[in-house]
Amino acid sequence: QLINHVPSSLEGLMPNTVGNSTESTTVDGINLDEIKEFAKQFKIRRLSLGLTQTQVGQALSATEGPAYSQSAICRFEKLDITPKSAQKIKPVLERWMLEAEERYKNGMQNLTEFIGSEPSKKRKRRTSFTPQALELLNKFFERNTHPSGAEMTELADKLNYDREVIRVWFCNKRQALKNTIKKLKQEGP
Amino acid sequence: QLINHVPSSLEGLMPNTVGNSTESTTVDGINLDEIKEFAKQFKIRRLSLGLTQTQVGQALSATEGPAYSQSAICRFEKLDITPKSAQKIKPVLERWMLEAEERYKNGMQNLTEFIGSEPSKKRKRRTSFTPQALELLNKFFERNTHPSGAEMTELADKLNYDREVIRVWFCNKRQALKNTIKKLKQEGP
DNA sequence: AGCATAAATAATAA
DNA sequence: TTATTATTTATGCT
Repeated sequence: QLINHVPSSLEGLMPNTVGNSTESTTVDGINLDEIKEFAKQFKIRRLSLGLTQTQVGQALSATEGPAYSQSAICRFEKLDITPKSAQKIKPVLERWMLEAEERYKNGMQNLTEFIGSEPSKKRKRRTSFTPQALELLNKFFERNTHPSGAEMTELADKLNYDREVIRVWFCNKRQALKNTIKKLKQEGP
Repeated sequence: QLINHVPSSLEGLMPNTVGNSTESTTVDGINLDEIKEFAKQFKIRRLSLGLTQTQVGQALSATEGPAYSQSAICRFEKLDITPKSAQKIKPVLERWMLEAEERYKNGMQNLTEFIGSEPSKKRKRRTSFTPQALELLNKFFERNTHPSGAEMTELADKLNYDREVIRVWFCNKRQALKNTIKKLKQEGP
């Protein structure tokens, strides 16, 4: 039912495999090849403008016409959607991208204006945790890897860090734990 | 000293601002504009192939010639490096990218082969010094930041580390001292 | 199709 | 450079 069967993130950018039969290029009167090509180019054009999926999604919400979330952009680029959906989104993205590129030519100012409310959001400085903070966080993590919202707020207050910073710390910590486990499994039989 | 002053991740992809004077396009006989343009295009070419900075770094380690880490690729793309460094890395990346694109044309198989081969050149494991060793090294460093060859050999033997490891430790330590002094001077008058 | 968040990737402190 | 934090992308659930 979905256009692309293989969920690899690279697939969309890779040359078409030889085995593609020409039978399936149209479904319900929709030209799939054309959509595939557009999706591939859309991603490259987006990256050329230095935009993230999130930014495109937010910009679409800010302008007139249908709004789409980051997830929707992601799914469109990967064509992890039905032909009918793709057909519906394509003209919206096409129109939007043309205007974005137009503004880009006239300088970054124009583009960032178009993109939206918080365009040049500067990356947050990397936090460095004190050994004392890390000790407490690690101790908590050993007992509970998924603290509740209230618990995170409490930790943030007690340690005097931003709550968001604490949240991200737990995200990353869980990932690190996962990786460790994966490695151990690879070594074992 | 670094090529790009603004650390925003988008900066490298944005059109040059109007205010750029033409005076600063060359430094030490190095054409900065050319490097800036190359870095910008390199990122787009990398993304068009669907490659990550990590993959490029690993692939470079696997092939002949100089090896660079993901961080090095990141810094090159952002031009968060000196003109001299950029000048040195540029031809390596250029040559590598041309081959990657060539293989891409011949199908994904060829590209993944090029990317994925196991690194032949294994990097030396990072040494971890015992607290006791560090104490002795630091004590020595306080008196003399440039030990003679004989002194280094003696230290290496006494602490049971590779002589090269000791030599590098002093290099890094001097570097760290330099940075500390620079920072203190900036803070003061 | 959006929300929440896991996974992947980029950026940066050490 | 490596280790770790921050951001972006992808996906399970509804």
